[in-house]
Amino acid sequence: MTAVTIYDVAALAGVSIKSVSRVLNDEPNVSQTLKDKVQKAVHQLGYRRSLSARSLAGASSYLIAAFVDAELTIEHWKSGRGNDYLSRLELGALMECRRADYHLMVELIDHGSDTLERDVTALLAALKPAGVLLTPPNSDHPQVLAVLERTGTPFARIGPEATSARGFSISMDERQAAQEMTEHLIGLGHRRIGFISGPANYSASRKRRGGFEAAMAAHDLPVADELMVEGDFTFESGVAGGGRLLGLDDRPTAIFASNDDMALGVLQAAAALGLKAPDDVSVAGYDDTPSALFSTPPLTTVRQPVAEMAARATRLLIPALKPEDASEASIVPYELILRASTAPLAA
Amino acid sequence: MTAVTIYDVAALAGVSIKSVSRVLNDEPNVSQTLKDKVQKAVHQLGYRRSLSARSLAGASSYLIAAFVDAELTIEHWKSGRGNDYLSRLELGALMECRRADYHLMVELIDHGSDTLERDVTALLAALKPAGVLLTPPNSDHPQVLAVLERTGTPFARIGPEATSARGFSISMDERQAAQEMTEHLIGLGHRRIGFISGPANYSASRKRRGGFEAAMAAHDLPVADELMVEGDFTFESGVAGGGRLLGLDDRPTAIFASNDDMALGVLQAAAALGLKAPDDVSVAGYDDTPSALFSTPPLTTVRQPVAEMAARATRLLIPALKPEDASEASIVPYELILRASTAPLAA
DNA sequence: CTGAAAGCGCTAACAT
DNA sequence: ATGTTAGCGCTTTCAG
Repeated sequence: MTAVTIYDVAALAGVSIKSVSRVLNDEPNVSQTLKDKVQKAVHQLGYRRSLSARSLAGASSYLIAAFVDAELTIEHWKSGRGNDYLSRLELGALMECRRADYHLMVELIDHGSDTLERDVTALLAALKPAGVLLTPPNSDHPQVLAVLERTGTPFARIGPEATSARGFSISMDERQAAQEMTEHLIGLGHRRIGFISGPANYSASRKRRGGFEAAMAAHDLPVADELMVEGDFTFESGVAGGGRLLGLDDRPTAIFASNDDMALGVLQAAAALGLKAPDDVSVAGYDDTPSALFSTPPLTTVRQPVAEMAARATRLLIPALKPEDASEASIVPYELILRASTAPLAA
Repeated sequence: MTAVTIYDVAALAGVSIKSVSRVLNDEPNVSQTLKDKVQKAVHQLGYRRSLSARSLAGASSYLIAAFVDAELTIEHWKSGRGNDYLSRLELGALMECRRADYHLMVELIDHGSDTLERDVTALLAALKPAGVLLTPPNSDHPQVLAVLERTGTPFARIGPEATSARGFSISMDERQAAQEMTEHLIGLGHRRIGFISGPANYSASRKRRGGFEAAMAAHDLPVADELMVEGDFTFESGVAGGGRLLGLDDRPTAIFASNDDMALGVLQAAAALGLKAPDDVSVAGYDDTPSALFSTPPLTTVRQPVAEMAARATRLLIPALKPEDASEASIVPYELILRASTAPLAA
């Protein structure tokens, strides 16, 4: 089966290939008659332009490349688990690519490479993507950003630390979400609230912690040192941190963990100590991972609209989808998901 | 920044472009001197071949397309959750593509389309992928398979219902895994075991159920009708099914659910009835989703090596990676993951 | 408004 | 063992 080309369409329609190209690209100055003839032929032949020919000849490659961290990916691969964040991100990107007849390519970026700049440059040369979707931690990688800027490749950064660099940035207000979650806990009557932060070198950790402290301060609630513990975003660190907080003589009546995996760990630590959530301790997380829905009790958490962020980023990268009022940096709304792990303070 | 082409490399090395091409493609009859000169120039320029030019001129596109079900994807997108299965699958494919300098493209296939055959044909015409990775339920879609065969596109089916069609098939022995899990339960002393199956129209459901029944029969254990309930793979159906089984006058001492989400539901149903797992009832699942690790108690389950299956499939599709002994159908080993939700029958 | 010709950066036949 | 010459299927000039 030899593929149908633009020549076949032109021949069937009885016009030149340029005319076919014009119709296909919605170029101006095309008569309705021509349009009809061409469209009929295209339909009849089931013709579709070749991606590679289009990319080679034209300016755009109709390709969106998602840059994903190789190290993280390999870690997931080894653990035999998927990456929920990435998966959601991809769904969002995919939905938009489809609308505009673009294609999504996933590329692993190895930050450990000592030839990173060259690697990325070469990759861009090989792919010539119409746009690049940067996922954390690529969103903040100076060398990757530098190459992107140097080559003039449009890019969108998902959840970047800061929105200083060029390119688009799409993020949510991490700090405010944490603050709001803390307010929720305070609103339930909790005064003594424990906080488990993520590793300090993650910007998200710092932002979430800042939100917690701001809310406590706003209500004149002291934050004792013993109530602040640092985890590393893993379930195990949540178990450890939760155990420590709940082992306190004057234990907190609520614990806010900086992500769901740790909150789930807190839940387990509580169970191990014979404490019931939310009766004995309210527990809140952050991320809304699938597991948060299935824990006992289901976890109150913050939902980060990853798919929506990716969709928006993709729209910004595809000229045909780009909104008129496209601004460099956009903040998408998050959502507090209140489930059974948090409850009013027992009298 | 204008991209560096094969001409630049040839000029710098003082050879013809064909020689550069030869070296790059590892073609025979190339002197070491030439090789060195070219490689030096390539390195110096940071040259990388253009994907589109290569695809257009050559036979292969160096592209692996993963066909993903659009409907399922949209469902996930709406629910705001990722797809663990797909995510793991992608990781595996990505790791192999990277080794061979291939690229992974993700394509949504809309089974609902009444022009499905044309859509797929056109997509293949546009992409000319070197190989297609079929994920369930695409793995068994007759029309998709037909187009693939008609166009002569190499393809690999992940977890297909049957391995009759052409192309490669990579799967695990669902039936045997279920049988083995049942044996595990029986080995723990359980005799009265409840089973929650998936929807009958899924081949995996039937296979898992078959394995359960085989194990019970092998041990001369009767399977009462009241102990078999049908779910639909959702958490809610697990809650319902678990509630029904545990509400029985003579309730089972163990329950085997056909997937983790349902097993998690059983866990919740048990908790709601004041029953503790595994003391009062052992619970086993299937899939090893991330949530299985975080439930209380952590879930005993079957791990399906999705990433490994995808990696193998990808290797079969990439000539340079294809093993000598490549057989049409391969079965990858699964693993029983024994965690705290199953325990010996209390005396 | 439409068409002819010239590439895009490669690989594939053919030389030599 | 190396070089020359055509295309691959499109988009872009540039003409008419």
